[in-house]
Amino acid sequence: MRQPSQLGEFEHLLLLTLAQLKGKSYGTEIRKTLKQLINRDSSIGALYATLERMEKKGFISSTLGEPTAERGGRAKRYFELSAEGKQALRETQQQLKTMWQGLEL
Amino acid sequence: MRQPSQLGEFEHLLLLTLAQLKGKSYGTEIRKTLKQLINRDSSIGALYATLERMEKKGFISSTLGEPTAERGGRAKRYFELSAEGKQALRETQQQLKTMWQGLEL
DNA sequence: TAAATATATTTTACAAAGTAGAACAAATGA
DNA sequence: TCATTTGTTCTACTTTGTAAAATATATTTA
Repeated sequence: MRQPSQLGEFEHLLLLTLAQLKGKSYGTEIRKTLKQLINRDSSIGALYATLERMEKKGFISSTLGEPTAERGGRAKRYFELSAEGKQALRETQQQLKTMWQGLEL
Repeated sequence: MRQPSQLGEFEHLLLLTLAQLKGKSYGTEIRKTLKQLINRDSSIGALYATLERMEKKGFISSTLGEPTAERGGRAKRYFELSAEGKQALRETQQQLKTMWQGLEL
């Protein structure tokens, strides 16, 4: 069985994106940020599916915002890192640090 | 579509293990090393399946050794990081470095 | 030398994560 | 009201991750 802190590749990147965005942020913004930071493309479907799975695991939480007064200003769903999510990031980071120890590639 | 350098979580760890082991190494040894380094358990099936997939992608290569003169000394299959595998590791590392930039968790 | 035992890999089957695109929802502007 | 815009949800499928059983092949021992 997979341990609770084990993050999939895309899960890992999304959590880091949320960390970078600090506070709350929503789908399109998250997607754009990931693209800007490391040029990683992601479909909207992939994004939400992964966010949903991580919410179920408790790594993030989401809240529905208010509609805004702009064209197409539909209510946004804001996502936020949870304490468990931060912990998972720290553990993953620590593991990778160990695995890289002494390597020169 | 997934880019060539994109590594799954377990793929990533296995490539790093091969890098740590330097030179050639075989299944059981790889498994033991991963356990020692970061206490990560993996079934033999998971290990070989992932190694095989990565060989197909060109991240590693494998060669069959000679049987050894010890009880149960069946011929071992040795795995080795390829140039493409090293490159994938470097790119992944660089991406994560960027994603972590400025974060304090 | 046949059976037991040890080391190692391969096969099989399934669960979880990753992915894309269409469908849907809800707002404003014309 | 209908076209347009921004945003989320649904659907279908591929790839990765996983465990356990089956198989292979060597030595030791009865």
